This record gives sequence, structure tokens and C-alpha cells, in this order.
Amino acid sequence: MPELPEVETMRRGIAGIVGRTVASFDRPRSKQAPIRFEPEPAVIRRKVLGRRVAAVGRAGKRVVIEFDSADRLVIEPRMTGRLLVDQPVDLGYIRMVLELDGGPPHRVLFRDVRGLGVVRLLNPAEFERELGPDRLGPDALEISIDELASRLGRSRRPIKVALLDQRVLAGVGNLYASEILHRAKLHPAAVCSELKPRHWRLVHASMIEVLAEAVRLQGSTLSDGTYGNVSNQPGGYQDSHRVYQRDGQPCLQCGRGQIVRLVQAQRSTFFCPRCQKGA
DNA sequence: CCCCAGTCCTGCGGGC
DNA sequence: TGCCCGCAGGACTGGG
Repeated sequence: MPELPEVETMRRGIAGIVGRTVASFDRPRSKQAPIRFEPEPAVIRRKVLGRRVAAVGRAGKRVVIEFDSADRLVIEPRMTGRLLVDQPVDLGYIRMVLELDGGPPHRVLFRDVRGLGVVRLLNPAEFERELGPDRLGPDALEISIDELASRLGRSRRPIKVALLDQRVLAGVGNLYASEILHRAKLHPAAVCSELKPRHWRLVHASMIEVLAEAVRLQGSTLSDGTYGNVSNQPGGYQDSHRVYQRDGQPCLQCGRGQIVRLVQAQRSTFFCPRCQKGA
């Protein structure tokens, strides 16, 4: 479930390819149905071969490799996608291999067990249309308190659901939304339009703290083991989870409340009814 | 504007 | 011990 911290870890992990030239672009044969490529892989290959990597960025939960042609390779991990550097293809589920001249790093691999991930090559106009400000809000680590409040302040949606809306702000997913609201001591069902300035300050501060710490620890590796850094080492933030998948267990904050799981917008939310008020 | 159900896909864990 | 079912949820679509 790569969210901002996991995707940022991937981005940093492949940043060493900047300035390097693409030697090959391949889709290893596999038993699984192929993931989605847009346009088809042969077209992507033709357009990236021999191109120099100008920058490696991140757009919300997507990794963006920008070439000197101004085309951008957008890698969208969705549920179980992840990037690896100089790891063996026999790990299985390798959906794409990008090889660089010189090195190391020699090659970037996209591994995706469930295969819901998407790889796209977009020119600047397409990038603007698909991932511009109309489709993707400000990055969760960069948005200001005022912008957060003004973008959500009139919404009647529950705060937990609103934080997941990538058009509002980019990067927060299901896991970190629960952790952020627990740190903010705010009930996940609290209605945005009823929140006061102090709530927005708390949500904003908690969001920055949780996400920055998770980036520092290279993200969360869950029991399914589908995420780790580009060297295939697990992240460390899972040991800092306060509520996520801890339903029925005592709250680590107050020690007295019991973590509850509820479903909002068809997704699990975890919170402490004793610590988190406002609904 | 917002909500919901369905879609993609595989691995895993609960229940029997 | 083995099998089946449902769940995990990111992004998107279609209908209300």
C-alpha cells in the first residue's frame, strides 16, 4: 500500500539514475497477466531508449522519471507495486526493467505482486492533464495550514474520507490517514465543515510529523511483506503505528481506550474512542 | 457535490 | 490437513 512515505523512499532510492542514459526497457515474461502500460510497452521502449534521465520526482503516490525529451515515465504502484534497484528478476512478479548505461545502479525493477500497478509515458501536455492541479492537490508535505483548511473547510465529508481525496491533497492513503488523526486526537468521523482553526492546525501538524517520520524510517512494511526499500530491506515505521490494524488492542497513547475499527467509504479506519473526539 | 458498488489482481488468514 | 471464501485498498467508472 505505498503511500507518500513509501513512494518517497522509492524516489530517493532511484535518484542515482539522474544523468544516466536508458540502455533497455523490458517487460520480463511471467506467468501473470501483464500490468497496464500506456502506451503499449513497445512504444514506451522506442521513446525512452537512449534518453538521458533529467530528474526523478514524485507526484503524490507516483514516481516520475523525467527524460531529456520532456517525456515522463510515471510509475503508479497502487496496492503492491514497488521499485527495486539491482535486485534479481527471479524474485518474481517483476513487471518492468529499466536498464541504465554505466552504473551502478544498473537497473531499476518494478515489482508488483497483485499487478494493479500502472506504468505510463506522458508528454508534458498529457502530464498536465493527468496529474496537473485539477487532478492532484498539493503534496501533503508541502501544503500550508491555510490551504488545507480552505480546501476542506466547506466539505461535509468526514475528515478521514476527505484526507484520502487526492484532488484535495496528494499522498495520504488509508494507513497514514488513521495514524494522522490519532496523533491529532481527532475523531475520523468529524465533519470537515465543523472543524475549527485549531483542528486544522492540529491535523496539519500531525500530518507533517507522521509523514516526515515515516519517510525518515523508509515507510511501513506490513505482514504481507510487499513493501521495502529499493534494496529489498523492510521499512521501519510499522513499529510506530499507533492504531493501524490494532483493533481490540489497548491505545498506546492513553493506555485505557481500546482501538476500534470502523468502515468509512468502504475502507477500514482505526481509532481510539477515548483519545479522539469531535464526532 | 457526494455517495456507493463494482472493477482490476494475488496472497493470506479465518472458518469449517 | 485442506479447501473455500472474503478481505486487503489505490484509482477509477457508472449510476443515483
